[in-house]
This record gives sequence, C-alpha cells and structure tokens, in this order.
Amino acid sequence: MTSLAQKLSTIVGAAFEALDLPHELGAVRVSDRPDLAQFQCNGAMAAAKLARKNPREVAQGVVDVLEDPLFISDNLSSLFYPILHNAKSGQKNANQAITMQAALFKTLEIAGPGFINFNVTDDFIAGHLSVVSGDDRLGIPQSANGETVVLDYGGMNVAKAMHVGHLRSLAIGDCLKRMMRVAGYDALGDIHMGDWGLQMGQIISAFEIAHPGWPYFDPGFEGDYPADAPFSYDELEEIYPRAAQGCKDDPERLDAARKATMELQDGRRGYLALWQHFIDLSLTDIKANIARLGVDFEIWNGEACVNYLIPEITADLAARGVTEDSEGAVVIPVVRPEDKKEMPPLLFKKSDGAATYGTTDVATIYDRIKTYPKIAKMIYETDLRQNLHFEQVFCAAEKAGYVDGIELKHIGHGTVNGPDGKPFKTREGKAMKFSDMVTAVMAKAEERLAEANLDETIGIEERGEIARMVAVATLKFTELSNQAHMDYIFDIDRMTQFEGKTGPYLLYQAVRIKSLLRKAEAQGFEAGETPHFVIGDEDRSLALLLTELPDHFEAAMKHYTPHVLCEYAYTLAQGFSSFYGNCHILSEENAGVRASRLALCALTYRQLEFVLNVLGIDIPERM
RNA sequence: GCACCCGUAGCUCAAUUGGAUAGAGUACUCGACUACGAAUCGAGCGGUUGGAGGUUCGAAUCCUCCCGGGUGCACCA
Repeated sequence: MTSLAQKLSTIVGAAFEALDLPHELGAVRVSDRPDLAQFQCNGAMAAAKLARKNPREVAQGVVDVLEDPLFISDNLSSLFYPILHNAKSGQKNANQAITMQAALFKTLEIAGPGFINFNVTDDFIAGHLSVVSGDDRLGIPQSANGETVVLDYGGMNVAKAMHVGHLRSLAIGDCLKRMMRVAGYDALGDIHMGDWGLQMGQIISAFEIAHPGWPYFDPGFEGDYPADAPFSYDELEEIYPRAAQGCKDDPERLDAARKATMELQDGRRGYLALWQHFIDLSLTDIKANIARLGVDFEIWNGEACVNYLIPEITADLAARGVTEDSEGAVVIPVVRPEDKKEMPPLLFKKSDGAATYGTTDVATIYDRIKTYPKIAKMIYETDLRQNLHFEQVFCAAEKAGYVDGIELKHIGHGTVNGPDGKPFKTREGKAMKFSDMVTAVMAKAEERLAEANLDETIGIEERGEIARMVAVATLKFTELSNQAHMDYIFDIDRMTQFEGKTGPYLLYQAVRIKSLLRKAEAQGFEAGETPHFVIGDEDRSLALLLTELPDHFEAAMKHYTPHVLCEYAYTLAQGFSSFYGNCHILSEENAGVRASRLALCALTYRQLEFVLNVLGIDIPERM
C-alpha cells in the first residue's frame, strides 16, 4: 500500500524503463497546478538532459508507452486490483487492455517544456480509497523492523526551572519518536538530564556556605542522610542562579565549585546524598510539567548515569589511539580527512580530571550501543547552538569505531524570541517559566470555552479536560508547524487566537466529523467496512487529498520535519470543512452517494486522528 | 579572525529539496448561519523572494561577491 502518486510513479517509472531511462525519473507527484492536472511527472526534462534530447520528445515517448494498451496490462495489472478485479486473470486481450488503460487515466498530456500531466479516473480514485479504508495503516508502509532508535530530547537541567524553550525540544522530540514508531522502529525517548556538570558543584558549594552544619558536608559522618531534602524545589531553583553568579564574581567560589564537582564525580557520599535530593525534587517538577503537555520518556537517564563507565572508556579510547594529551587535558582531535574547515578537538576530560558534557555524551553513545544491540539511530533534539559540540561528539565516536552502521543525527532548533524578535522575556524581563506558559494558554482556552455556547451537559470537569486538550493542541501545533532550525517567535496573544491555522482549528474539524458520524449512526446510516466510493465534482478534491497521506509521512520521516505533517493536517481539515459546507451528507437522498460521503468523512477522521496522534495531540469528544 | 544559521506579502510562516502563474494564516474589505457545530466557509486586496552577477530549457532553492540580523569557536552545558 502506498499513496496514489506512488502507484502512478510505479507505472510511469516502468514506462521510463521501457525506454531505457532511469526508473526514478518516472516519479509522479501531486500537481502544483491543479488547474492543469491532478498529477505531474517532471522526469522527461531531466532525462532529456541526460540523453541530450529534446524534452518534449522524451515526454512524448513516455506518453506513447503509457498509451499502449498492452503496456499496463502486461506489466502492472497486479497494482490495480481494486478497480481491475473484474478482469479475469490470464485472459488478456486487446479490448480488455484498453479497458484497463482507460480505467486509469482520464487525461494524459504534455505541457510546457516537458511536463507530463495526468488526470486519473474517478473510479481509480474510488478504488484506491477503498483499499486505504481497509488498511489499518492508512496506506503507510512500514520501513523498519523493530530496530531501536534512541531519541535524546528535553535535556532539562536539574535545579533549573523549565522555560519556554523546552517546549521546542519536547514537542519535536516527542513527535519524531511517534513518527519512528509508526515507521516500525522501537523508539525510545531519553530525557538525558543535565545533572553532572559544574552546576552541581556550584549548588553543592553554595549550600555548604549557607548550611555548613548539614551532615552532607561532614566528611566523618557515617550515619544515614535524611530521606527528604531539607529544602524545597522552589528554594533549589532559586539558589542555582545565585550560585552561578557567585562563581562568576568570585574566583575562590568557582574553585570551590570545581572541587565539589570533582568530589561529587569521585563519589563523595555526602555530596551524592545531597545531589540525590536535587534529582528527586527536579524530577517531581519535570514530571508534572511534561504530564500536562502529554509527553513522556522511556529512559530517565542523566549525564551521571554513565559516570561509572568513564574509566573503562578512557582506557578504551587510549588503547584505540583516539585520545591525546593537550595542556594537561585529554582531548580527541576530530578533523575528518575530507573536512577542509578546522574543527577544535573535543575536550574529553578537563585538566583536573573532571568530566564534561563531551565525556558523558561520548560515554552515553558507548553505553547505548551496549544496552541496545539493535540500535540503528540516535537522534538528538537540542538547541541549534550545540551543533558544533555534536559534530565533535559524533566524529569522536566514529573515530573510536563505536558507531559503524549507526546513524547519528543532531536536529537543532532555533532560539525562542519574543514578538520584538529578541530572546524571549516576560514583561518583568525574566524568562517565562514553562508551567506559567501552559497555565496561561489553558486559562485562555477556558475563557474561550466559556464564551462558546457549549452543551449544558458538559460538566466542569469535562470542560477542564477540554481546555487542557485545546491548550496542548495550541502549543504543539504552533511549535511543530515551524521548521525546527528556524528561530521561533513566541507570541502568546497570537497563539491563543484559536482561529485560522491553529491546533484548535484541527480539533474543531475533527470534532465536527465525530459529531456527524455519531448522528449518522443514530439514524442508521453506515458506510460499511469496505466502502464503495462514488466520486462526484463535490467529492473529488477531498478524495484526492485523502490519497496523499503516505507521501507526507514519508517526507516528514526522510527529513525529520514534523511541520510537513502539520501542513497536511491543516490542508486536509480545510478540505473537509470546504466539503462539509458545499454538500449534503446526512441529508443526501441518494443512498449510494450518502454512504460514499459518510465514508469520506470517516476516512478523513481517521487520517486527521492519525496525524494529530503523531503530532502528540488528542481529540476531545466535543468542544 | 574562522565557521554555521537566518533574510519570502504590513505581521507570522510554507513552497514536495532545481519545476509551470511563489502559497497559507493573520490583518483589512465584501459576502454566507430555517442541511449535518460560524473556533466555519467563499471572494478580494497584498511580492523586484535583502542586493548584484553567474550556472540552464527552468533558480526563493545551486555557485561567487556584497548588505543586514543571530550564533558558535576546549577546561559552562
């Protein structure tokens, strides 16, 4: 099963092959001139360039092959089972072949410098949609077979409040994970918390200054440390920026922080106990935040999780001759032979022996390979500014020979700016907290729900849940519909308009279909399991849209670009809304047409639900 | 200094990776709720794709130079 355009590509590709031209040049796609045709193939022009021929002549040659009645029946009839199943196999004759050819193409013509334009018959569209309707995967092929993919996103820091920027990594990473699963991978999200660097030493030593009497700081203490932290998460979150600033201003405090970091990494008991409080408190906060967003992780590792592996890896890297000493530190030179530009070496260990994020990132790759024997990809979703770092880490892992046959991919997102185009700040000049942002959007959604004439049977609880779903749809859809690598303008007022190209629009259309289908059922109308589609002028554009899903999914997979799916979801929702406004569905008197239109609605709903699900957006029953 | 990213309609963004007449949303102006939910639909307005060259049947996309904005270059992550 594939898209309709891919089916056509198979036919046209075979036609190119019949002329000794590359099969791929027969690629057919939805036309970008719908006034001229439904589908187009541009390969004749590329082929003409290769063969140094006139493009229109090449195109004519392809069209001649396609118009040969025997061509399709001889080569490709198996592809068209649904519309051709009336033809008895093994009984091909010229008449029947003509029938098959005519059953596919309504028009077939050459335009401009050598475009081949196609219109297909309504029966062909109908047959295709019947098959799609009967397919659990809606025509999307499975491209993987249970290989493991680890996605590293979120990257929240311990003791540091989540801010608006985390929405980017969370939404994109989670969506990529869902895409990978649909494709057939065993995809695992790793939060990979920032819990092991100098910041930890900074906080520890700040506490040591403030509370020197705590048992965590007594080297001779041998008892049990308190199970609960003697400070709250809010206090922790507040102490961090002060500690960081303190180290900036005072070299002695910085030294103390460095020393504390190293001792923590060395396993000093009291520090570890204190550090565990940081983790516990931070996790509680993080889990509450991501639960509201509907995002989750399978792997709750942090940088610290590979600490025990560092001696082993350090030795291994040295044995492989990958590391070098440099100014007392251990580094990995990472210039690839083919690279022209200079690249600074990866700092693997600081001169005082402490680990950096270079250390833990390389160690994590090593660890994942051992933990997941079927690993095929590691995908990192972080701020774009870490680009160089990941290039270095990936190159180091390659040089060490850890990642043969494994794809390492960094997907960077741009900075979050305010409406003024500068890095986002609240009116008070502070970074907006993630939780405040979600709360604000939810409040707007509640407000909007209060204005709407909602069904009185919707209770306060359901209304709250609907508001949450609308808020999540808003946040994720605005986030995901931008390309990741672009800087991002965060404008909460614009975001909460809930009109036009927004998450709530998609929910609204989906809810409308759901409501319609409920009514249909109540009236005893059914589309049936393998619906028979009747495509008329009012149905055609929606029907054609419904043939496209696999193409968009494939494009999003290939380039790791969720915004392609957002675009399709919106186009489909809009196509439905237009269809809905233009024709009778329940009130259609012709039973066959009515059943077909209901089946179009049902299929639209399934596709919308599917895409929204991949985007991480849930649909309410009503709104 | 070296490297990377960005510049498209007033604003926010697309453009199937080199295809035809550069598309959406928003804002603005009209029009449509006694057929199924108006958070909707239809129509109009809006462009020298930052600029200049080049490559070719064809460029927002590729190459060169320039302008403007942002970012990164080992002991923070």
